[in-house]
Amino acid sequence: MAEPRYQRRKQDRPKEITEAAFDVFAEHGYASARVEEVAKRAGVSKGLLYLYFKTKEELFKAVIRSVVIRRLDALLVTIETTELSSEAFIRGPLLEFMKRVPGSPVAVVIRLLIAEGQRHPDLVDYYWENVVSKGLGAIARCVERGVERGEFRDTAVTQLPQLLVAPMMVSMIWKILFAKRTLDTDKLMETHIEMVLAYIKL
Amino acid sequence: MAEPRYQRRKQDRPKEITEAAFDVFAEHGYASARVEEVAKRAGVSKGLLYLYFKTKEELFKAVIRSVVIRRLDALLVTIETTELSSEAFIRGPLLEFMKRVPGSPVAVVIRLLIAEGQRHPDLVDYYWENVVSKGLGAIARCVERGVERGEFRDTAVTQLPQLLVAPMMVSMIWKILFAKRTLDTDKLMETHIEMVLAYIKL
DNA sequence: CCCATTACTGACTCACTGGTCAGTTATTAT
DNA sequence: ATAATAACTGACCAGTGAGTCAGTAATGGG
Repeated sequence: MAEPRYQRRKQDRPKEITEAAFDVFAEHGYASARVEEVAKRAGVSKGLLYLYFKTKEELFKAVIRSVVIRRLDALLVTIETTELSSEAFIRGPLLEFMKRVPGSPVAVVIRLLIAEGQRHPDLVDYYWENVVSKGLGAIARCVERGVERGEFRDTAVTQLPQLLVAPMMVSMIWKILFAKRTLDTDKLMETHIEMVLAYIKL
Repeated sequence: MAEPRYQRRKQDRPKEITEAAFDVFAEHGYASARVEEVAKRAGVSKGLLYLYFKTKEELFKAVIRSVVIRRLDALLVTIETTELSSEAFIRGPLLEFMKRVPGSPVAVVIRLLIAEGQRHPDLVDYYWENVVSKGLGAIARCVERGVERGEFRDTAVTQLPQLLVAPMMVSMIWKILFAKRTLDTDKLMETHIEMVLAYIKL
């Protein structure tokens, strides 16, 4: 009785393939990633992969989307439903969230987008609508609420979300490029938030 | 009298080739860039290109180096020799410099490094030593001088350089990815510097 | 048990590109 | 002028990898 050469597992394949693809793209970038290697790591033949994804590019897009999906949601919900003051929220959940990003799959996605974005505009649009715009919007609302409640000065600038997020971006890039040079990225973000709050508090 | 098919211009070739290569790498990234196209844009045959650069990778490194070389120097000299107070220096020349970066070739280089850095560690080291380390060091010295002179609090954090530079990084990435969504990057940096100064001034 | 269905395989094709090299032409020295 | 030199060309090669497809085998229904 020989073992069956394979099992048919239509339901699981897409996820298995995109997960393998994520690793391969993360290691090699888009252009240098080999579809054959993705197939191998997913434990699947190249032919089958092409049954689920029409082209390499479509696979790439699926990978990006799969990482993005619902990763922000927890934070967004918390922002909308929290009982905390805006200051406490920024100091607490928001800071915690930002600390986690540079070491998460999101960092890989952002790296891939920076590298390949120009040739995949629809992917950038997708990322914009589902991550950047939502995220910045939520932070903006949090700040506005702070102004309404009299926590913050109403001069609080419109670009505050981008400002708040800036050291997170630096931390991400630092980790990607200069992993071997130490930098206390958590402290960086803490200090920065301290500064911003001092600046906008009444 | 036919025109000569070509001129021998040994002196100029490397520069012509690296400039063409910069454009091509900027458009396509490393892996998707075609050496043939670089040659064509430089007005040169592929064979000649390979006389000046042994491999595509060496060409890439030459491009990165050619952009980096001496681009910081003007700023560094100014930092060391300026008569300005630290605050005035940060508000003036440093801010001006940072405003220019996101639209300059340096932004392209950083994009390429983020994309390809992992596979070219020596290039990252080179960039670290010649740009990042020097730049952050100079800013650090400027801040220290401010502390010595009694302009700034001496709690002025060690990560201040990275903090100062953060909105410049955000502006860069924004321009690369979201060119069509407007963002007043100059204002972003101005506000940020305002905040930082308010935080560290005595 | 047998047949229909379809998930799955992997050998193959073909376009493409990094890199080479034999030969050509501009330039310089004599 | 002529020969020697070296800058330069472009056709070519060999390796590679995206995408295909004819065939195989697992599964499920009758």
